[in-house]
Amino acid sequence: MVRRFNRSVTQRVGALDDGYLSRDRPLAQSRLLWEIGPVGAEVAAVRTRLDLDAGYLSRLLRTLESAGLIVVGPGAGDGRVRTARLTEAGRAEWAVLDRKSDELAWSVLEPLTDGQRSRLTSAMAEVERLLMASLVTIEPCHPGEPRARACLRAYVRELAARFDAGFDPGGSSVDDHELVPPAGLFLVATVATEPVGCGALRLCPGEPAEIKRLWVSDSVRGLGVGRRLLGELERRAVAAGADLVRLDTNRNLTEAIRLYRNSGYHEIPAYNSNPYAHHWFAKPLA
Amino acid sequence: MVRRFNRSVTQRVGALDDGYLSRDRPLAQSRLLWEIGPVGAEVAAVRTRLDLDAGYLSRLLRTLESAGLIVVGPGAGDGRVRTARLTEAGRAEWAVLDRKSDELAWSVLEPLTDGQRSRLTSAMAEVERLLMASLVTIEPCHPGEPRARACLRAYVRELAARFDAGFDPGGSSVDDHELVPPAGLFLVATVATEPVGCGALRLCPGEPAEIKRLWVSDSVRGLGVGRRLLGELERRAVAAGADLVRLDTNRNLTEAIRLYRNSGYHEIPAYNSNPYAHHWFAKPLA
DNA sequence: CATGATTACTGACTTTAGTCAGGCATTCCC
DNA sequence: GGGAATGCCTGACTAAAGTCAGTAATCATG
Repeated sequence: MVRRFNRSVTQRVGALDDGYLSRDRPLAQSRLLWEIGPVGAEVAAVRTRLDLDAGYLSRLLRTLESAGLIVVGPGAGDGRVRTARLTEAGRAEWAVLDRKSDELAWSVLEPLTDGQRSRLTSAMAEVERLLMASLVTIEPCHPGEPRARACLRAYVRELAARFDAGFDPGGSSVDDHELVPPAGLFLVATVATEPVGCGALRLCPGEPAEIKRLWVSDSVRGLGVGRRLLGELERRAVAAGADLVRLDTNRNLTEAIRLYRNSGYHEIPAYNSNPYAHHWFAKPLA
Repeated sequence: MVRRFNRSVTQRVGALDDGYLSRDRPLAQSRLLWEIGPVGAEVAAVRTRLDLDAGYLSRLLRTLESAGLIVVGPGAGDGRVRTARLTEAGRAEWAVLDRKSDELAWSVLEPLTDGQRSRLTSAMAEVERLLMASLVTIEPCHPGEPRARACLRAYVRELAARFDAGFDPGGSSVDDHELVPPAGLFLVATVATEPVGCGALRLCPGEPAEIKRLWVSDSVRGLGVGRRLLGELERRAVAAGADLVRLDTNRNLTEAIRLYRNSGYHEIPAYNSNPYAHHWFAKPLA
């Protein structure tokens, strides 16, 4: 079924989409214009999203700029990063693309009955969610890397928002930079270069391994990413010789607590004095 | 939802697919090799399926031929159309592509749980079916055109297979070539150049319009194509001034009979002496 | 059997996409 | 404050994709 789907849907609809998006301008330019959007975008962000060569992208930007569709100026913060914004003409062009995209969507739905339409859209949503889930890759990464930093920032932000008394990362028991082998490790989950989750492991010879910094982005919640991260951390803990893994957590993180219980963790007495922790869990490793 | 789907699924998976399919050969060549397949294919058929320029295709064929992957020889029937066949090496290459395609499919399913997998494949099947339904276009066409001939051949073949006593098209009450305005009209339903259904209307001033030659291919049955053809025929009958439309049918064509009943047709006495007809229906037009 | 349509092919092109190396300015990190 | 890293840019390429006009062979048709 997957193959059939790739062949028929992906190619047919993809071609249709490209045809609509193109029109009188090379496809790459239209895609770039579209990606910049009415609110503008940083060049670096666009580059990773579209996965373009830096030189190629620069040239495309120059073309659009000389066509009077965009202006590329200095960014707000980092002076190296430049931001592209649509001009008046660019906004008009963007609106045309937007309308065409709507027309394409409508042309797909138009011939169908109401029942078929609702079945199609819900099936599309399902495919999109599950495909997103399957595109999530989990791999080790240095905690200093940008991807890791992005995850950790999001992690701290989320804890600060959800803990009853906020969260001060300063008092943390572990410095992120310690989470490298052999003292520990850091895993990041990404979907197409965008980080969507992370998890860390602290290893002390002779002591149980400890799981820290488990976080999953809203955008992929409910797709089993947390479970996969947890499983991968356990596997690596076993590989490092640990026979027990433990962790602490806050009572407000109910999904996490449910995940731990469903994954074979049982509650244990406090093994540390983390002021934000209300529950301590452990799981013996085979 | 449709737009979101186009953007995320179509582009992401499409790119993945192309990446796998390519490898060490230009994408167009791989696609062509794949399209020819182990059973071979007529050049003309490939050309319409991939929608390639004749010159470009010819060049691609020459490249594959000089790489020893295919041989292009004369076709069986028409001496103008040539057929491409894979050589031994070509078959091996094709098998590699086939395996890669399998790997891609597996890489999509692999990270998912069993439940997610089955949900994904059924959602994909649903999307594919409904998208196919929405890609069906219905338009008038001269009965002499190749698309129309293909439909009529399939129509006759199907009647011959399903009628109790077979079917002899020779005794037909209406010559196909009469089905052009103003005496009648012929509609063909196509999905991406492939004809998948047809229907005809006979118009006599002062008499009821008559529906004939309604046929829908197996490949799109159950997607509402028959209903759309019927509706379009009725609309055109109204436009031509008819206030009643009627038709005859064979008792073995149960789906058709069900369609007529569900579409507001009621059974009437025989209005002709078609030896293959068991039921006669009519519907007043608004 | 002449005529026009269809099919495939060739040669001469253009455009698009993409790569690579080197350079300059800015920022990060001890 | 001095590398090292990062982000963007330019110039010089290459390969792939696609277009167009003209030609030869074959077929359908009156």
